[in-house]
Order: sequence, then structure tokens, then C-alpha cells
Amino acid sequence: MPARPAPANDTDAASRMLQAAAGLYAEKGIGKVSLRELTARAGVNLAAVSYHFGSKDGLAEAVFETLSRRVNGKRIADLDAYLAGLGTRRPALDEVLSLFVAPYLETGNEQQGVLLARFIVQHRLEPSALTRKVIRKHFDPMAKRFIAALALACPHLEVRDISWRYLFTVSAVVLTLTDTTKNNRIARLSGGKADTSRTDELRVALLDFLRGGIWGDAPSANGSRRRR
Amino acid sequence: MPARPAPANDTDAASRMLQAAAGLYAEKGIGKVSLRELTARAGVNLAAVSYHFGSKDGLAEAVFETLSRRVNGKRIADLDAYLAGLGTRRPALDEVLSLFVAPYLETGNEQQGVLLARFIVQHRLEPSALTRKVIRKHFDPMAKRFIAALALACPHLEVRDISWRYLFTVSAVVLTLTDTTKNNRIARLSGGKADTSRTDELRVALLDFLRGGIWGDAPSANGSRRRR
DNA sequence: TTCAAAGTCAAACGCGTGTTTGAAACACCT
DNA sequence: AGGTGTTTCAAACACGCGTTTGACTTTGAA
Repeated sequence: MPARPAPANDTDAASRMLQAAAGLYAEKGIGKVSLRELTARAGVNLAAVSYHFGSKDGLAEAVFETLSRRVNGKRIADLDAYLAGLGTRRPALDEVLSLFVAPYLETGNEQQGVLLARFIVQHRLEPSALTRKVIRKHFDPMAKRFIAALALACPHLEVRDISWRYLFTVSAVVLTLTDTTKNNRIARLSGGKADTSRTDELRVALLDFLRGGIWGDAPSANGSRRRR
Repeated sequence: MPARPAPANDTDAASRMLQAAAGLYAEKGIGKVSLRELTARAGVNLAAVSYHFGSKDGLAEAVFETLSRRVNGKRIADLDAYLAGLGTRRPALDEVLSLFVAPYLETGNEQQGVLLARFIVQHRLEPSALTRKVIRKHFDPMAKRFIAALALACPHLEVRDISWRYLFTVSAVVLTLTDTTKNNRIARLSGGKADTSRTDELRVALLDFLRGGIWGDAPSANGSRRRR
């Protein structure tokens, strides 16, 4: 059990491993990174993982704990600030959605968005003790805050509807972000007219879709669902 | 190289393996099934996989080839029938969406929906030669048909918008379906008010969301996006 | 300078995996 | 009944993985 010095700089072995892990997770997927590959990239001995983090899972937990705490802490803080600035006025759906989507689309920090998305998708596909722990601790509270904010922004909807639509929103965002490689599916299907790797375009398209989906005012088959 | 007899019944070793594979893929995830576990459930010797399917990947390919061909063939056929019955009238967005979503939500065949969803999500998270092949062969053509149909149903939208929204739609559907276990996330977040395991409820909520998202007529932040 | 703690390193261990082997059992036609 | 091609089976193989070991090097305070 090592005594971790509090201020670790970037040339630290542990920091290099964390960086290498984050990079490889984002590039290849969380489950497809071997310790030999990881330590090679970090320029560190194989045994260093066990020494500094206890195990492979310990390293992964450190990566996602850090990431989740930072990202969701900022999301909650930004949401609070926005709501506080409103006074008694109703929050705008667009603004709430923008705040939610922000960490996935932050320009200049694409790796963070992809990593975050991969983590969520991984948890949905093959939940593990690790992902469950991080989700419950860092994502569930944030989700509840945003569901509450969405309810304020959409007074015509019940909490049940909001919950469903929040879930669909998350799904659309994270799965889209896991396909940002060249020749991604949308580029292929649209003949290049749309492309996940053009982030600005993606943001606009995504917000258009989510706004409509959450607000929920479109003509239905029997025309009975008009409410506003 | 075995000579596969054309009519294979359910007590066939190969059929039993296919069934066991499909079941285990749906239950545990595609990447988490070992051949020893699979052959044990199928009541078959370990070497039978190599003998009948060449390799582990060969078995997986057989599973998803069959599933994808059947499901997407039916989707295309149903869409064609619907469009043909319309004559020159404009297709209804709700109907097109229902046809698209159908194989994921077919009652009495839940395993199919989950398996399908898992396959798509797996491909997005960690694409492999296998998933790429099946996607290009069986899903891309179907997707293009539905995008075209959606364009007919939504004449106010450009193909680019439709492509984006189709992608978001797929994302919302498949990722939602990978979390249908007890104590799923939406049940936890909504305090039980919504629950992925109640299929009828899920269908309604999903179609409400998708209709609104695709049609895209909701008040935006600056109020400028009103078009119909 | 000394010495114990912290960190690094090459090597090996144990385990589960997909795959292969070669013999045995079976099926089916002549 | 004989014989050929198909299918099953237990056993072993080769490999990559996460982890552990024990010796070596570095660090930093007394």
C-alpha cells in the first residue's frame, strides 16, 4: 500500500498511467485494453499498476471516479447557477439541455466526451461492480437534478414522461458519441451530408432532436396529442 | 468441413448451439460468453463449435446473420406493403416509426429485441470485422429505406436532418433496450413511475419521444425555429 | 554517511481462453 | 455384414491475461 503524495505532477508514474488509461479507453474501448499495452504507452513497468492502484480495476476506478466527479460536479454547479439566476422565471428547455450535453461536446476536449460516452454505454451493455458504483455515486444525483430542471422547463409534462425522455436523451447522446470515427455510420447513410465528426453540426442536430422529443408536441397518428 | 443437411430440426447439435448462443448473448452480453459455458448449456461437446461453425466467431456470425436477415427482411417488406397501400398519400410518421421499432418491442419475443439491441450497441462500442460485415449487409440497406420513408413522412425536413434524427432514433431505442433488467435505471430515477420492463408503457413513451424529436417542431430558445 | 522506506524492474506464476488432436461412436448405403 | 463418411468425445495445446515475487535502485530524513 503506497503513500500517495498529494501533489502529483504529469511526469508522475501514476499520472502517466491514468493518462494512458484514459486515452486507450477512449480509443479502443474500456474492455479491450491490456495492462501490457497500457504500461507500454505510459512508459512504466507492468507491475506498477498493481503497486500504485492495487489492480487493473483499481486503475479503471480511479480514472472514472476522477472524470465523473469533475464532469458531474460542474454540470450540477452550472445548472444551479442558471436556475438561481432565473429567480421565479421558468427555465428554458434549450438551456437545460445545453448544460446537460455540454461535457460530451466540449470543443478542445473531445476525448472527455468520448470517454464519458463509452463509460455509460459500457455500463448499459455489461454493467460491472465498478460501473454500478460510479453511476450510483456520480451520475444518479446529477440525473435527478436535471430531471427536476426539465420538469420546471416543461410544465405540461408529468414526472413520468420527463423520466422516460431523460433516459432517451442520454441514450441518443452517448451512443452517437461512440461513433465519431472516420466513415461513421451517419456519414455512410447520409452520403456525407451529415457527419458525427463535425461537432458543431452534431450539437445543432442533437439539440433540435432532443428539444422536439422532450417537449413532445408533434402531430400523432390520431391527432389527439396536441397539448401546449 | 461438414455437409450441413438443409432441414435442421431443434434437436440438432448445431441448432442447439445457435439457440444457446442467442440466449446467452442476450442475457450476459455478446463478449462475455465462453465456449465452455455455451456448449454446456447446449449439451454439446466443446469441440462441436469448431466442427460445425469453424470457430467461435463463425458461430456468432451465424447467429447474427440469421437474426439480421429475418428481422430486417420483415421490416423492409412491411414498410413496402405500407407504402404501396398508400398510393400517392403521404405516409404517417407514426406508422413508419412503429414499423421500425416493431422488432425491438415484439411481445412474446423479448429475447429478439434485446439481442438485436445488444448487437447494435456492441457494434457501436467495439466494432469488429463481424459486426461491420453484418451491419453493412443487413442494416444499412434497411436504414436507407426507412430514411427515405421518413423523408416522405416529413416533407418539411431535409435529408440531412432526417439522417441525423434516424441515427438518434436508433440510439435511443437500442440503448434503452439494453437495460430491461429489474431495478433498471429509469425505474431507479423515476421512483418506479417509469420502468423499462413494462413493454407497453415503453412503446408509448418511446413513440411519443421519437415523434416529437423527428418532426422537430418545438419552441427553441430564440423562438425562430417554428416551421410546419 | 547510514539506513529504512518507497519505487522500479525482469521474470515467472496460475488461470481461463479458443482451438486442435486422434481415437471412438454413430449413421447410412451397398 | 461391411465399409465409408460424419459426428462426438476427452484430453491436451498454445497463448494472452492479471497478478505476484524477490532482488535491485532510488529517495530522503536522521
